[in-house]
Amino acid sequence: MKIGDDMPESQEQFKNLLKQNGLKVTTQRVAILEVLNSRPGKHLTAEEIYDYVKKKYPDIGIATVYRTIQVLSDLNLIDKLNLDDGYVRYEINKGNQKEACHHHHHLICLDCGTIYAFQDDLLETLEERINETMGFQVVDHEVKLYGHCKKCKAKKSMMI
Amino acid sequence: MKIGDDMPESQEQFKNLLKQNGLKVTTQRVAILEVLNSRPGKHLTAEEIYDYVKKKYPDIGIATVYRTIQVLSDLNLIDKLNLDDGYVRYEINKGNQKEACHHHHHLICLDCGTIYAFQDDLLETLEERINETMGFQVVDHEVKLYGHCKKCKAKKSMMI
DNA sequence: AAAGATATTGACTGTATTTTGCAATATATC
DNA sequence: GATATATTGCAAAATACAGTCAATATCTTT
Repeated sequence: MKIGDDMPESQEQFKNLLKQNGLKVTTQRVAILEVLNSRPGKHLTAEEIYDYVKKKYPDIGIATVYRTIQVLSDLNLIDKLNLDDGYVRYEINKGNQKEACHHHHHLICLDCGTIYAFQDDLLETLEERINETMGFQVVDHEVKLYGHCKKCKAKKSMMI
Repeated sequence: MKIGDDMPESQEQFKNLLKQNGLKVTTQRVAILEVLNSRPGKHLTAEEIYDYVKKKYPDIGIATVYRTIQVLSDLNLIDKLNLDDGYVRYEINKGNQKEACHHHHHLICLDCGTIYAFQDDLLETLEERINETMGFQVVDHEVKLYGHCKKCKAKKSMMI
């Protein structure tokens, strides 16, 4: 077992989570979670997940992938990201928080398409302010910032 | 002409904008922009825009609506909003800014579905910080905050 | 460990939004 | 007003995703 490999314990947690919710532990569900879990920070489409899982379980159907994504999303194990490219993307939610503390902050480079994640507490300040001024209680958010990343800016300046 | 009715001049601007980009001024395009322009803050789906325009121009096709939306979006006259409810929504971009100052901030009530818009300069602070720490230059953003609005919170407390 | 109850799967079909090909038509230019 | 070209409207296709249902795998109970 490699050092830092937290799969077995998180897999156990996953199995328990399924059972606690009256859901069955199937090889397909475990396989799909593994695909997502082994690619933290990656934003996979249903089709991409399907392709990866197929390598191990060629008989799996795409419908199962969609259904499992729904299950994983309901259990808050994965986060949804919509980049408006016609695909909904998913990534593992390592935090495994219950509620009120999701952090999907994404920097999307308009030049190379790279997606950077970032953490920030400024949003919390903003959310508090919204609660105070408008009486709106924020429980989740999706923040997408579009722009030009460091690398692409460097490339551009070299081209001049 | 009603006071405060800025349609004629913005319509002229629109026509010029089309011409400047080698596009033709058609009744359909003007009609679709009018629908969006007369409903600021509303988040209309393509189907809804289609229905409104149809009242004046019953012969218009849905394909034209989709194509015009694309044109208007390219010209930065309208903003896209995806609420993950299966529809992509559009609203007029009154600012008509060139770049680097779009403001799509939306509060989405998970209970009643109402969408509230808000303006905030805290995002700008955040964006500056991102630029300084990560070298990522933000030029646009989409911020969606999900939660419970004042009205729905009041209703809930009454039900207890 | 075997059997029964039930959730889940996979193939297929269905749904709904959005896109595209093309002939007809409207717009801008001379 | 005639010509060139962009645009429209219709129909059909493409696409992501959801629903149906018999077959199958999983969990529980003996």
